[in-house]
Amino acid sequence: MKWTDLEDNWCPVARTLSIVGDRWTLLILRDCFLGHSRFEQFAASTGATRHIVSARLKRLVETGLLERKTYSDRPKRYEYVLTEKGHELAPALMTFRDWGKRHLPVRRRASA
Amino acid sequence: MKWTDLEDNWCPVARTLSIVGDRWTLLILRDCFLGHSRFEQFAASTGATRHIVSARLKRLVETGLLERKTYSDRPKRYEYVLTEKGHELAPALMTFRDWGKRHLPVRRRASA
DNA sequence: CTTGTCAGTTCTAATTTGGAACTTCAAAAA
DNA sequence: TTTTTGAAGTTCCAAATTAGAACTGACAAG
Repeated sequence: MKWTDLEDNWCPVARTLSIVGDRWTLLILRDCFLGHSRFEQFAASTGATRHIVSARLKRLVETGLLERKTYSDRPKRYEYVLTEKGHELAPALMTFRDWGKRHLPVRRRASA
Repeated sequence: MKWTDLEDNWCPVARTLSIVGDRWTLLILRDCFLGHSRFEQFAASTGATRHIVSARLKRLVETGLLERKTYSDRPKRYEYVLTEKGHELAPALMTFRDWGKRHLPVRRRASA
């Protein structure tokens, strides 16, 4: 079965994951919660390629988790901000944050 | 940047996602929370190919979210059960469940 | 008129995913 | 005894996605 078929799944978890359950999407949402809102920020902060950032933002806007707003008319510039719907995923991100802190401590390289 | 490089990221959310943030992994964990524990169940229930199920279970065991237990010696058969560590992700799945119920209602085909 | 910024798009190569067939071990059925 | 069935994978190939870099378009600044 294809991943995209999950959007019609009987299970609400599956349907949610059909939007946010692929690589990079939740990381971009994390950026939004950190206050980032611009294309270049997402690309730099997450490490995803511009190609991916572009595709993910498009989908997040289509599905109503983000809103694309013009913040400059000349030249045309856009920013992406969380909608209420997107905001409601915050508890999941917090769970991941706490879990990561507890179970995946950073191990730094053996350099000074 | 490659997805797998996230495991060393400064951000705990990113580190967590480096384990559970790819396609199918969270869906397999959902199955575990539903009480499923066997390879065939995961494949049938999630819709992921056996190939994927195999790879995901391997990683979830390596990272300590699941434990692989023998439930039959002849023939050799295994089952996968959540560890305490894996169990601690439950709140995230519940957020996804509630969010999906609220924002992604099932639309059924126009048949009777 | 050259350089720089931002928000993308485009291109190619490498990696992952989707789908189906095949393997192994052993119990159960014929 | 031979054949079928069930469970847990593995293997193979084609299709789709991702990684990385270069390129575009609209302007602003120097």
